[in-house]
Amino acid sequence: MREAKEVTIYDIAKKLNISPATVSRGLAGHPGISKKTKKKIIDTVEEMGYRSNHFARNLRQKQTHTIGVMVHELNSNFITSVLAGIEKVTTEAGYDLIIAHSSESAKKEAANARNLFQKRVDGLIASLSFDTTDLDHFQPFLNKDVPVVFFDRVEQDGNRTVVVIDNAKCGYMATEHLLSQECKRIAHVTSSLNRNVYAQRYKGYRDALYDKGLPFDEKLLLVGDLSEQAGIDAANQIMKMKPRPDGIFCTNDFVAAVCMRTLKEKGIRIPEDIAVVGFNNDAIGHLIEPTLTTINYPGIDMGEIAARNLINHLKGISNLQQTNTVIVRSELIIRNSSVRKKK
Amino acid sequence: MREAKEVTIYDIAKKLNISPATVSRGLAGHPGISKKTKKKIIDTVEEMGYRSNHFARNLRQKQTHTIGVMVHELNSNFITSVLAGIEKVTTEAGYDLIIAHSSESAKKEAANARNLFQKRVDGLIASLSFDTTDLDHFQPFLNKDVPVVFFDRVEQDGNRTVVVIDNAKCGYMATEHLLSQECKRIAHVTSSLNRNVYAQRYKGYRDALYDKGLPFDEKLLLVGDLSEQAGIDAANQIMKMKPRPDGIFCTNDFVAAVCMRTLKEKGIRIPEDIAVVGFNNDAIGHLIEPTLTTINYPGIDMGEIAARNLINHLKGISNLQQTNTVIVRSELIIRNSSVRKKK
DNA sequence: AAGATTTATGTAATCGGTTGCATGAATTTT
DNA sequence: AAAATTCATGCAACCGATTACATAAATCTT
Repeated sequence: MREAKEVTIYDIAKKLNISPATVSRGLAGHPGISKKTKKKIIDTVEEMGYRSNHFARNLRQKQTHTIGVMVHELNSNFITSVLAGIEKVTTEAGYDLIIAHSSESAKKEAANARNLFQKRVDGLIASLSFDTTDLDHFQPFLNKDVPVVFFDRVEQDGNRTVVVIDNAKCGYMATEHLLSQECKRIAHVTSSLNRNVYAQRYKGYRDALYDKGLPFDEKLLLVGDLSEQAGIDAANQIMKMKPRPDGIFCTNDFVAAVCMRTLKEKGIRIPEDIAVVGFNNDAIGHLIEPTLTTINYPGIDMGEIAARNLINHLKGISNLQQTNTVIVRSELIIRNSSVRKKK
Repeated sequence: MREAKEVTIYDIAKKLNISPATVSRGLAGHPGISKKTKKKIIDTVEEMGYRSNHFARNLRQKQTHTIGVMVHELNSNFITSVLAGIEKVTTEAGYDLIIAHSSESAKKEAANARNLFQKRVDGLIASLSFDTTDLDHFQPFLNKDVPVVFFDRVEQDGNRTVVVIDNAKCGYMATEHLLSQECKRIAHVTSSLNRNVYAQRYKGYRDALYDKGLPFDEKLLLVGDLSEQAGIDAANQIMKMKPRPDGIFCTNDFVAAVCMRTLKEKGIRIPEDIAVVGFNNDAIGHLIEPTLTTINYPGIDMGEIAARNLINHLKGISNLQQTNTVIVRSELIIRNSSVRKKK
């Protein structure tokens, strides 16, 4: 058993006294190979424990049947849902996946891009890392006509295929909800406004304020990275503000949780003193106290849609040039961290 | 730019009027290629935008320079730390990674194994899924002498290379700590005792009880999967017990958090009425209230060690047959969910 | 300076499938 | 029954890098 030489189609061919070409065709389900021969081939393949050599195949066909996925992190509910969605669609279509994560570093993201390019993935699905500013590292793919679909964190220059939620609307909904709970001064804890998702949510926040006739106060905008420290810092800043805010719209559940914990330590009651809304609907949201109002981000759907678009393009069914932007539905989930009005 | 034909070493060779063999050697840093030629080659490679073809290389060399990683899930702190550790070591050594996750399903795990086998990874690092009972799907790797290192969830039949923590000791520490906080009836919320990690922790729990002269009560052992529902069920069962337990040792932070939330909803005070210890040191542990005492599981170290062992074996520096079991240090982190005695 | 050794490079086979073209046999058409 | 068509399979080139072996040039030895 051990140390066995690899079985090739030549071995199969020799055993059956037919040509390797026939074996190859038989295995590929080529029409015009007789049923009898086909059966003999398959039986012998089974018997000899043959496994096809991807490299020979890819070398000849110049296709890898592999799709690359680039994400910023793996440890959120949202991302793993997206991956599940992508996986479902690609597996059905007979494609393999290579998943690369950048740990939120633009440098690592560029390295991953080089690597996947080197591996010659047939297509790419990507969400940008936190500090990615330019998209140069995707240029090689475009130069070689390798299709790329972006999701979630994208660069919305209108020239690429992207799958997103309506972040502005979500920001609006979150803010509007806080306003409906009689919040008058709503802090916005978010991340770099260079990143589309945060810029859009911010826009929604401002629009909601505007529509209610409330002024926007720049001091209420707290920008940080998405670390635990960022949440603590935000809470400390909020404590120092006079008058103190009575609502927080935070664009990340984890940071919202850290923020809430820190505020509670300082004696703030949530939602009575400050109402809080997060974003993403991560598992953490209903384990903390009070449970966190948040925006549900349909990861599975986004993954499925991104993957389906890519694969349809690869199979020539549709063309990515035409479908520029897909917007996936999302919704506000109201829990205890924000409800101050009794019915 | 676009539609450009792929550049090969033949193109480079033609341009420089040398042979493809020289180009190949120059690129591989072969000694005995003059510095001048080497420089010319590298310059031309740069200029023409050559990228090497992995498939041709792998086909010829019968090596993929790729390591497969199989994990049960991606969404825990622990697993992402392990991945980070593996990544660090393998990248340094010039190996690529393919990460496959089984979503805790033995069936998917077997499919992943087939896939990675098909892809001919040079080595494998794996943690078993929840309901994996036999290791048949790893047999093909062993038959072909592809080295496999298991970590965390393993089958400890003494015949494989495994990287683990001392789960029994951790279970002992956790239980002992609860006992030191004057707990008299400690429930043990865990998962299938067929899985080594849970079996060992259970053993530690029982040993600690025994050493303190306390009886073991079978009714206090609550086995479930690791879902949210399992946590709720466990809490409900604990509420029904008479006399009610005054301590819980839960082998998973997430389930511990769910349990705590459910108990609190029913008016139980933690740690006064019931003290709780979790396992893993996930981020959630210091966001919930009270913060969770837990066992720190050094993911990065485990990943690094597993990867280093595998790579040393691949490079012929060491032999996996010899290093059977590596035990990584771990420790108890005491937070508020378990501290009842004031100093 | 002739022979021995080292250095730098070339030649050609090889890895294992895939596929355009060719061919002979079987079947259908007229 | 001869001609036309279809069917099943074979031949051989090809994908692009690697490498054992060969060879020519340069350097060293005595």
